[in-house]
Amino acid sequence: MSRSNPRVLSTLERAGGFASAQEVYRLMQREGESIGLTTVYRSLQSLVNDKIVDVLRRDDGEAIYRLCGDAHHHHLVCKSCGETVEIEGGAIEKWARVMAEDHGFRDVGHTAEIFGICSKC
Amino acid sequence: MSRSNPRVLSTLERAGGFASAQEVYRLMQREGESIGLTTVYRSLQSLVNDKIVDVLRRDDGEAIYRLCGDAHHHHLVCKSCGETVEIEGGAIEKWARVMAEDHGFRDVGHTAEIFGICSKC
DNA sequence: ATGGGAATGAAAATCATTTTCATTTGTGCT
DNA sequence: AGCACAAATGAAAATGATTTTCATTCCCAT
Repeated sequence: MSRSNPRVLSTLERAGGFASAQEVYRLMQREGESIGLTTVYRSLQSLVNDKIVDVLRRDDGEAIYRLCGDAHHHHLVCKSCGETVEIEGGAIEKWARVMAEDHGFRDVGHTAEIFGICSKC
Repeated sequence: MSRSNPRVLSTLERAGGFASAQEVYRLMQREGESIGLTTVYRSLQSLVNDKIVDVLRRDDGEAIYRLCGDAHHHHLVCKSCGETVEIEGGAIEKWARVMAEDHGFRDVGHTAEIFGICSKC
């Protein structure tokens, strides 16, 4: 396993905490940093594992990485411009817990995303 | 532009209204239908344009197509043995709708999965 | 039959992502 | 310093979904 290259995280921050691997790579190139695409991918993956960044999908399927606050939350994503709103998921937490209990599942986690078209698009 | 090949829609229906292009293709092959992958992609795209099917993304980025208006359900998946239970998501539907409204989003869809360890594992 | 536009699909192109593997770098140890 | 060994790096190849190209086939109205 590899640890994350700190320059990748710093670049992602500078990008507004929201960018694809390719974009982070291009950004670093433009800034004269010497780094390989492979390392960018590996670093982002390791940041995801460490739950320091979150990964979502653009409409075209490209993965986008974004810095993530610590609290567990969900996303409301615009399919057209990618704007993302972090939202409270109290209802979901409960739903997941109840459903899991009903079926005898334990150690339960969940994912939930809402997507649509935002008012600006 | 091309119109959708009706066999593609019919196969998507038979697949439970939820499958990737590759899966639809493989399914049709297995059933002895003579069709090209290209046509499957084109047909699905045209069904999306006509708003007859919806497109989402799997975690791995693969596009999955599902019939619109299909009473959709969610999954409770065992992380260990893979057993999957289809569950009702009434609470989620409402949550998604309300959250989207609150933020001025329209044309809203959502994904939600619960995962844990089932009683047998 | 015939001409033209739509539909089809095989093969090639594209593009993000992953894997392979040889090389470099870093670290601890003597 | 010198050495050994693990981790990190990145170029290039592999993978896999999706799109594009383009030649062929189909269909339908004249």
